[in-house]
Amino acid sequence: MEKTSRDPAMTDVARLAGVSHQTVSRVLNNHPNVREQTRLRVKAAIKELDYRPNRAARALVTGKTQLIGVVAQNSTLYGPASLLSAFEEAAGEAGFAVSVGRVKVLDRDSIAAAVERHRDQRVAGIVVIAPNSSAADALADVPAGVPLVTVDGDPDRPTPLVTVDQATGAFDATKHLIDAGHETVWHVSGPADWFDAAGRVEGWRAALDATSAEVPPVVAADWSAASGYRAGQMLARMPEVTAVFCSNDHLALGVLRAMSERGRNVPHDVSVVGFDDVPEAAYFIPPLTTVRPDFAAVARETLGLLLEQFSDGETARPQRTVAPKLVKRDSVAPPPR
Amino acid sequence: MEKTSRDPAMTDVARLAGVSHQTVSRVLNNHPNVREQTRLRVKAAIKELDYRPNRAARALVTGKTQLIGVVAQNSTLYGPASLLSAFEEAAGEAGFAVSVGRVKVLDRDSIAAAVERHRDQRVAGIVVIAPNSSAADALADVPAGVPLVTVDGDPDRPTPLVTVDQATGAFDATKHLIDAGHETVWHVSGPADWFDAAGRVEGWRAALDATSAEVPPVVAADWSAASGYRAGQMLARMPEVTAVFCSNDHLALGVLRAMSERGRNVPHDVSVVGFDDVPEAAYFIPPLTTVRPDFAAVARETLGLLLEQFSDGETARPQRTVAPKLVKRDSVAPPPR
DNA sequence: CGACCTGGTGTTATCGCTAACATCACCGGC
DNA sequence: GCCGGTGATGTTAGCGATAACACCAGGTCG
Repeated sequence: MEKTSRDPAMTDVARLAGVSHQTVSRVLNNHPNVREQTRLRVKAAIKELDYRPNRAARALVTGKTQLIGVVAQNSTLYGPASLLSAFEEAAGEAGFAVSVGRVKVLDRDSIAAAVERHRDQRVAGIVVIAPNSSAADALADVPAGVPLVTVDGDPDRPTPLVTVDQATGAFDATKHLIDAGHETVWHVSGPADWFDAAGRVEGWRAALDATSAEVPPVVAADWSAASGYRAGQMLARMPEVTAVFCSNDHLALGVLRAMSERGRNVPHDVSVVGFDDVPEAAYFIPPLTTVRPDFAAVARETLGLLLEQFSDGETARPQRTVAPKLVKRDSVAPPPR
Repeated sequence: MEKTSRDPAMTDVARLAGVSHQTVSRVLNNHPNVREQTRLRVKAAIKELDYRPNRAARALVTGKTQLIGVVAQNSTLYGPASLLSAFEEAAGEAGFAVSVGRVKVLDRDSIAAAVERHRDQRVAGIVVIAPNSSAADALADVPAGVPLVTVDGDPDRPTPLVTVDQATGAFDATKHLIDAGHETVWHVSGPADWFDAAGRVEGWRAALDATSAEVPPVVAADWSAASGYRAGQMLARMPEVTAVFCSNDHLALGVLRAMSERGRNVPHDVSVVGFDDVPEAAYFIPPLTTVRPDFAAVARETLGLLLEQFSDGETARPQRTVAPKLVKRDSVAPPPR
């Protein structure tokens, strides 16, 4: 009969290698003062026993874990999902485990609760994907002392933050439409309390101002194709609308459908630009010109900012932005004459 | 000057409440033999000190963590992303933290490495989102003893598994097209080594067989809109094609675009059905009839299966399937005469 | 009425690791 | 040739919980 003995511990390795457990610890932590020959013996013993250090024990004595907590909304919105995925990968490569706390709605209480759960786990740091103002408000409750980085949060708060440079992306998109010959560009925006949406409005407006184009009223929507469709139905009826910049690709999709239904051809009658570059954007009808954020870069910056806080405690310049890139496809053309 | 003293420990609470640390432990773990009055005193002390138990210490002595490891691919495919999100929420509600290990490609080595990382963390159980055969193969390497549940994995393996009932969903979708009057239904499938894709092919074929319809060759694609577009370009040229069932919504999107470019109207010339019900499917041109899986239910079943393994060790009937639902919109019509 | 249970509590050992200090052999310099 | 430094290793003391057992008061029961 085979006995289900407990996992091997450091002392087991030590016994097999003929050294003290402390020497094993030194080998594991790459301390310099270990003879090469001893190191090899210990490593062999580790391999033979398939020993793996007990993180709980290590965490107990050092007071630190190798866990990063992420708070994110329970949604499959392309942007946040991509970001999360990219961050998990980056953190994993750096040797950190990532614990994700999902939140149904981005309100103060839910976020505070998720942060508390992470603190209970004694995470080394927390990343909050806080793309709207209620989420950002919740961060005021987070006690200092826990390294914290906000992604897509409030640019006006001095806390460590990484964002996509929304304004620049929106500026480029709008400029591209103006350069194509349009007199002005309409804008279908995301929810007003999302910083991403606000930044895109800002960039759009800046581009119009720069060329002294008239600034039409913002058409407010949420992020859904449904709301884009409703906005599109309205815009399709207005003959003077020849160019629309949408705050994300799904809104653009809704606009495309509305235009199609009303017999307004994209791009010949109306040009449309989106934001996000979702994988299927190239297969919209017509293929969508859009702005692609670099989520992997955002993830890297986020991790970097967190690691800096682990070591330094403070970071000189705690805000980073990542420039997005305009991807030209077939949904933009000169205005009809 | 304020001193950054260490976090309060159980003994601090005990001292404040005038009891032994063991009594504090009993209160925390809801042991019955504690006087009500004592329990209240302890709880007050806990609150006053903002004490939170040290999970590392607990894990050290009990040998168990409250962590569930998930292995998932680093992709934003709608299905896996939704599943992951739903699972994180369900696990969180049940008091478990979820550590996500992302993997770039679903090959044997990567998955084995991710599983090892989770075992290093001594997770209580592991969930592998293993939708293709190479991922499933990798699970053979996982040593017994770690509770493991596979999601979207190989139905022919006897390991604990939860899946969407692909075959039934595909059957319903195909049947719906036949009932609309189509003589047969073409199929654009996902990658052949994905179980989801295989199950959908199977259901599609079963529905055709059931009505003695001719079974056209499968048009193989991957999950992308791009490949759906290529498949669609081919199908659009064949006048006998009047109905297409696509293995997911993005493939359907590509097909819709190809049809549109070739001047074949959907649904009047060709009917199209997808699978997944991505949020924007209702805003495709035309709104897409599709099959909606219940990811939340899959997540619940997955967690349930895992919890059963924690307690029982074994589970009688370790495979669960969740039935999807056909969502009818405007991409299906009777065939042209 | 003493043996025995039982509910409430305290005491001690222990989990597996790291930090700090102790030890010891060996080296070079005066 | 003794002293102090240094490199390699061992010894000991916790980290903060739970588990197991000890203890004690008070009630039950033969």
